Amino acid sequence: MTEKALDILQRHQLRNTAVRRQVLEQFLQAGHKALSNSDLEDALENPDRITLYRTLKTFEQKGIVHQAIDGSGTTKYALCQDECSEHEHHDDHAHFHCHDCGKTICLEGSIKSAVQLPEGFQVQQKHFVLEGTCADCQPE
Amino acid sequence: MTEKALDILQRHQLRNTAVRRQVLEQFLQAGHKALSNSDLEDALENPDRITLYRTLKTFEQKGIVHQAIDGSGTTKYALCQDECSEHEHHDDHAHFHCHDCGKTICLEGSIKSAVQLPEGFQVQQKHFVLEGTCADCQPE
DNA sequence: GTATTTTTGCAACAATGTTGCATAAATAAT
DNA sequence: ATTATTTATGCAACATTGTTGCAAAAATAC
Ligand SMILES: [Mn+2]
Ligand SMILES: [Mn+2]
Ligand SMILES: [Zn+2]
Ligand SMILES: [Zn+2]
Repeated sequence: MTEKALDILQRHQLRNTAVRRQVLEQFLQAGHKALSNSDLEDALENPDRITLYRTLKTFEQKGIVHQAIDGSGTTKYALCQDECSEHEHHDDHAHFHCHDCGKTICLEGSIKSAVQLPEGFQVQQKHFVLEGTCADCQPE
Repeated sequence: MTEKALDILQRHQLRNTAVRRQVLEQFLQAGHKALSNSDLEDALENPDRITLYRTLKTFEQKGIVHQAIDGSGTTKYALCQDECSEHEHHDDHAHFHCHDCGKTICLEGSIKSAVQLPEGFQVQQKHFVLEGTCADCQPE
């Protein structure tokens, strides 16, 4: 299982360190679930929040994870699909945010929506957030 | 011009105070532009950030303003269209966020997008954010 | 004008984001 | 395998934002 983490580090030319391996493990385990800095602090043994912060920044930059915009105020990240690379993110999918448990997950499929934009505006990226109650938090 | 602000306060049964009037003026002036707490701190004469914070919360709750989710990390608010009321927001429009100047504006038209949701998930609200460069920040 | 209700301003604290810097660790060179 | 070089880590320090409690001030009701 650490194998996959190691592979990712190598492919992105990142040094193989304990923190990075552990963080990657968490993301691999999380699947479509997005993780915040504080999530990682809870999950790891002796975490340093600044190191985690920088690790996430690095991973984002390398195209390993992407920010999952969910309107929650705190930054969350989720594993990118394979196609992403440095300066080339391809994460045009929607995110679901459960305002009950706070969980945020990546949804399948890409966003397609026609919104009329004022003259002279240039769109670079789109974020689509669905907010509501996840399956686990459904009443009865 | 203060007339409109006063009218809004009355219609929502809010006490007519200096801070509230000033904040409303700012929003009326801002039009489609969303304002952060700190924007208001800059704009007003002797602002207290906690009072502004609570004022915004109150306005939001009353359906006077709505949060403009833009992934910027800080909370921004914009004037609701008339139809909104307490516990009944109808702000299903997209927002544009300029990552150059940081400005966020409300876009016309409502969001329509079909994303496939996993079994058991219930959507309550949708946020659509377009990120890029606004007209003012366009090169040459 | 006085009583009552609400708002304001301040203190205080928590959480998150962010940078600088010395030390430790990882990789490259010998 | 040792040493040199490069990079990552951990800690201090600080900024910003969000959030609550509480007494004084202001707005409305009586
Ligand atoms: Mn995602
Ligand atoms: Mn809006
Ligand atoms: Zn949930
Ligand atoms: Zn701009």
